[in-house]
Amino acid sequence: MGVFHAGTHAMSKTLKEMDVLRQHLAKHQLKLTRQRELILTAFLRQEHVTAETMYHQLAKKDPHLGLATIYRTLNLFCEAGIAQARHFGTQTQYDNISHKGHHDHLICTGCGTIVEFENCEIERLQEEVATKNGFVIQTHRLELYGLCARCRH
Amino acid sequence: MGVFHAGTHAMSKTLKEMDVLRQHLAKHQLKLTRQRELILTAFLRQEHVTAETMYHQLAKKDPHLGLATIYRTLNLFCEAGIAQARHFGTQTQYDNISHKGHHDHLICTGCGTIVEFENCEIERLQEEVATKNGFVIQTHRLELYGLCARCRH
DNA sequence: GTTGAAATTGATAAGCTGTCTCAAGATAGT
DNA sequence: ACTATCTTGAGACAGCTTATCAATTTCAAC
Repeated sequence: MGVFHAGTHAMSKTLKEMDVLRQHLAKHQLKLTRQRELILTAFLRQEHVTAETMYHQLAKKDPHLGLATIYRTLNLFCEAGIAQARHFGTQTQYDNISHKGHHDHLICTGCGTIVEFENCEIERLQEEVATKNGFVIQTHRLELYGLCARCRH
Repeated sequence: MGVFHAGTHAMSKTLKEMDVLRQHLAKHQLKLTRQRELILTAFLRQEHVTAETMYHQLAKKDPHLGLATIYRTLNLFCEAGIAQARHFGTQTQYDNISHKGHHDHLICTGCGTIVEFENCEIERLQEEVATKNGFVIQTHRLELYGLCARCRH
């Protein structure tokens, strides 16, 4: 297997996250496996997924990929700062953190529909609140729960 | 058992919610039972509970009250608009909607300190976003993660 | 107050997510 | 290539919530 120096060109946009993962693995004496690469590539294509949906998606590419591996890997991504877990209903959604600016969610408690939004004004006010309290924000989570038009009948 | 006409005086502050429940029951051909009254009274005393905690709390008053009944009743409260379910970790928290406190948090990723805050302007913008998307907000969660003054050195 | 159809309860079985176990296999430093 | 170590896959397992069903309670109509 040839080893090319990364960071030149022709690398997909997954490069950044792949490097983040590689660094996290190195720091914790973990290994880069075929499964972890496969799952990361598929994960980065989406805004948010459940372990179950990834399991079905990836069954085509690797029928022997186990559900436990998906869970383990998605949790690994959370520790590496690539993903963020969010509990909705009875399931856990894993959000792709790199999709910044579409970080906020409007969630229907009736049907589970998730609408993504961004609002600069809210972000600005968040900064204001943080500064006022001596904080510097690294990330945030804003979820609005309510009923969508259809679920209100 | 004497039957007194309600709604005069000396009723606790649970009156309002009890009426909400009564109306909901009437509208859906459900019945007001001893258990439902008991659970509502205990529920209203608290900000948020899990089914399990209520089960233990109420075991003293009614050792035969079943866990399934607690779950059924708390879900009933949600349908009646008295409670709201929120999934945290692996458990479901049932929030007392009448305790509409502002639950926004500023969390230090360094030392874990949690600062609570409220900001009317943010709330207003949240409503705006929701309305624009056809939603009616029931509740929300806003968490800002960052470093507090001390942890930045 | 009795009566009776319909709803509710309690105990437990079953279901659903997510984690743990462990033998077999893959990875990476030497 | 060798070997210590990590990872995987399959299923067992655990925690939380819902479904089942016979026995009981409610409540509206007598």
